[in-house]
Amino acid sequence: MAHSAHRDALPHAAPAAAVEERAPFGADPEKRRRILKAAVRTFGRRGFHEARIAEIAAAAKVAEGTVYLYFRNKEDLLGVVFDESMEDVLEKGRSLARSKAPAAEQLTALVDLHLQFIGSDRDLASVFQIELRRSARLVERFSRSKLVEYFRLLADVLRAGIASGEFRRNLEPRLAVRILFGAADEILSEWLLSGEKKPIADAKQLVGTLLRGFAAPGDSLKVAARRRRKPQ
Amino acid sequence: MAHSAHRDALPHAAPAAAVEERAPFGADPEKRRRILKAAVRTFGRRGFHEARIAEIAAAAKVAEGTVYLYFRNKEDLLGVVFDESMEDVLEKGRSLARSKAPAAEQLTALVDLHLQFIGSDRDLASVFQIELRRSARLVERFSRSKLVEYFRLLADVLRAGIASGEFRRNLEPRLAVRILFGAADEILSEWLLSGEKKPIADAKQLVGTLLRGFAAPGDSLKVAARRRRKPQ
Amino acid sequence: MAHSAHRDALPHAAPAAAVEERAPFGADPEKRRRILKAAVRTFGRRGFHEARIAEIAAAAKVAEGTVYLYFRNKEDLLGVVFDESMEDVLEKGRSLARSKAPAAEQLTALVDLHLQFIGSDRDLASVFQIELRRSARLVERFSRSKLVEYFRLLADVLRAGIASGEFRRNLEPRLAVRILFGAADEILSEWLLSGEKKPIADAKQLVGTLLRGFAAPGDSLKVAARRRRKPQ
Amino acid sequence: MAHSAHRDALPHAAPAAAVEERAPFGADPEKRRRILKAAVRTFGRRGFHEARIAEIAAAAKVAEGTVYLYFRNKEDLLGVVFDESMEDVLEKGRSLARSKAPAAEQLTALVDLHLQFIGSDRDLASVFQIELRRSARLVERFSRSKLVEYFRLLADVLRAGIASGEFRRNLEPRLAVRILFGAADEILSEWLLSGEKKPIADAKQLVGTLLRGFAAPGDSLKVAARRRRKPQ
DNA sequence: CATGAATGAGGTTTCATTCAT
DNA sequence: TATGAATGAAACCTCATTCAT
Repeated sequence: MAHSAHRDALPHAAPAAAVEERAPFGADPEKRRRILKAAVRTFGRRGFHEARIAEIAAAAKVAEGTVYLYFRNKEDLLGVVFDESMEDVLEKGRSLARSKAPAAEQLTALVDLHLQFIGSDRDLASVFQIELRRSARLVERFSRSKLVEYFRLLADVLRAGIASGEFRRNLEPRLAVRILFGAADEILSEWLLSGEKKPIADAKQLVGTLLRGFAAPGDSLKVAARRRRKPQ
Repeated sequence: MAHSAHRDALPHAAPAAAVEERAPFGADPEKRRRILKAAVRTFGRRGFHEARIAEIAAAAKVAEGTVYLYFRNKEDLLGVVFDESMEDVLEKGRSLARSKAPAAEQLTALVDLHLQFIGSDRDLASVFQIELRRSARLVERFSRSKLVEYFRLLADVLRAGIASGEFRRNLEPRLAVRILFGAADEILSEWLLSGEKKPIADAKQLVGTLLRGFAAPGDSLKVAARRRRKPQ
Repeated sequence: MAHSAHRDALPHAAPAAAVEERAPFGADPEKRRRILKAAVRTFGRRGFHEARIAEIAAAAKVAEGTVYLYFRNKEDLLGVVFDESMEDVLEKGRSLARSKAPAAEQLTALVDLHLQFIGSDRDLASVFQIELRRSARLVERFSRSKLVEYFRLLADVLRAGIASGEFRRNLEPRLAVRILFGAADEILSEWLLSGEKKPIADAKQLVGTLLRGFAAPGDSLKVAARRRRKPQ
Repeated sequence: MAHSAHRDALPHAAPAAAVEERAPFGADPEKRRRILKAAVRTFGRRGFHEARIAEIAAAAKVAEGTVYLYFRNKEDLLGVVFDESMEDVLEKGRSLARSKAPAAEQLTALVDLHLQFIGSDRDLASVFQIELRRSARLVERFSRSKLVEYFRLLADVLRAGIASGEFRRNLEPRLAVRILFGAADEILSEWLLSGEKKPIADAKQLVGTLLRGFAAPGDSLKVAARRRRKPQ
């Protein structure tokens, strides 16, 4: 999951439509899928810039021109990969967030979703962790709403947990969202780049650590509090 | 601080040598600085791919060819920006880590260094948070060792904190490092892309939250622990 | 009427056959007409190169493939526009030339035909005055014979006028044909490109001026004649 | 000489500057000339659309990129050919028009300039008679002012001739200009496309015919006049 | 050391045309 | 006969890099 996607005041025409690929009437959905799959593979392995449309087309066993029947251009292809993947993830995320489970469990489930989604496919991971961060314009156009919705899911769970007394009263949900996302994102990047078989931690470990905190019980916070009063 | 973009099996030349710019004997260090500064500005505003060597040269008031007297190529220029910035940061980081202050304070200081460094210059932030994540080869060659050292600084502080009883015995330092770095990184990305004046949290807030944890005192962990035993 | 664009030694297939569109037996003549009309409109407004077959097909309310049932290719479509328009014009021109009217009147009528034909429709004018001059191969194949016949009509009238004593004995018919055609053509181009409502002269004015000549009675010719004897 | 170039209300930014090629400081004028010459040759023989920049570059013995150092793009290259050729012609035309010779002689000299200029080089002729008429935009940008000035030279001579009594009082100069230009233009097109060695007429013959008129002395005008009164 | 003119590789995208239905 | 999805060829131009001065 790309994290970028902010930049408040860029005008964008038809947000949804702009994202939509150019699908000919009666389009062959199987062909479309083949192209998307080939794109993930190729973008993931070669990187967006090094990926050649000719290569994607060949991998999808279609002519080069056919790619442009289904997608506006190369960037659009990347955008659609993001968009549809995110939609799948969000679909699952929404239903997880609808469950009545304790907040901690919901958080774990959402983070697990994140880690599983990216962590299950190195090519896709490469697209999400590397390629998608390249282009502000791209991110602007494609990832805004989907990612924001994912953040909102996390924030809602956090707020519910605070309200139910499961989480600290003075926990700042927006900051906590960034911590959760940033930590998971970093774990995935590390996994991707290290070449290890599995990420350094799973959702339970990560969320567990975040809930419990780093400090030894009854200790660090007081120290920190004490120090804070002293001038630098 | 960018970290990403290693691809599994990219061959990379002699890391140290590759990092070294082509500095003619007696090169004008002032000119070199001007070029680097122009590069940060240009990469930051235009992005690496859109940045033109001609533009950087013009901004630095040197001829295009001169850039190549000081730097191997465009990618090298980006790499040197990273490398020298990181070296500055590491220098400070090392001295912070040498202090005898409590671990929590050291952590806060290191995170503060991270946030201040990136958060003080949008152009530089853009280079670190966006441009540097683009090129597998680049990061492979340039960022590995410096970034690893930064991670080691964090890890050392964490281990010291665990040893001193300041942090939980069962805290996993490698995971904690990723959490710290990932959260700070995400906060910076959010700040960069949102266009807000300041990041949503400073080092104290971030580290405070991480040390204390999300869960309400005496609550969530038990809940989480209990649930964990039940099959899904 | 376009005339140009022959290149010296272009091989050209069977001129007649090449001109013939691929008309399937029982083809719908109404559909054919719609396509031709759409072609004039589109070629005229967009230019040949910018005109898209898809656009012409859409304007004619047929499928793209259907265009190729009636016409060999895009160039053929342009050629047929020329050819059939010229045939209409020639039909009228032949009957004008068969009349027993004085040569001056016949000339005027023919020039009027030229000006009215092109001057009545800016799209058609654009095709004839601009687009048709573009393609050597095209004009080579399509326009030669029709245009030559038009020139012959003019030449016949001129010769008849000379024979009848209406025109100067030493008038060179071939030159006069080119003058008549070139002047009318230029007037039409000027009209087309100027955006004016009407051409700067009608057939009567043009032919009148050409018949009468520029020189003041009894003057310039002597001057010109005198000068001519001197060596350069 | 292209005849088109009208269209009143198209906005164009810096008319002169837009025409100007991109000349690097210290540009090699010899190289520039070689490229222009190669362009005339290639455009003339292949046509603008079929001409490949690679071909022009090879003919000029420069790298492809070098073409773009001297000229903005392919169209600009064509425009500069027109512009500089016209400037040469205009230079001569202006001095011819400054002479105190009789109007008929001046006209002949100007038409001769036109015929000699285009008629001396089939490649150049092809560019002027065919390629330059293709693109309204091109003509719009490049030929407007130069061609208009040429027309003005002709018009000035005509007006002077009328004033001096050399030409008919009621001669319409604007129409006469178009006749002169159109006739010469047509003669050149015919020559170009026919493959004949020389144009069908030289300036003296053409201007002589136009001054004297087609009609037999004392005849045709009366006839025409008489007929004109009768209803069609 | 510095210059900047010259080089030339490289790839997306369009769109005329085809052909299976 | 009609369709329109699929094809795939084709070339301009940019710009990082070099090298003669």
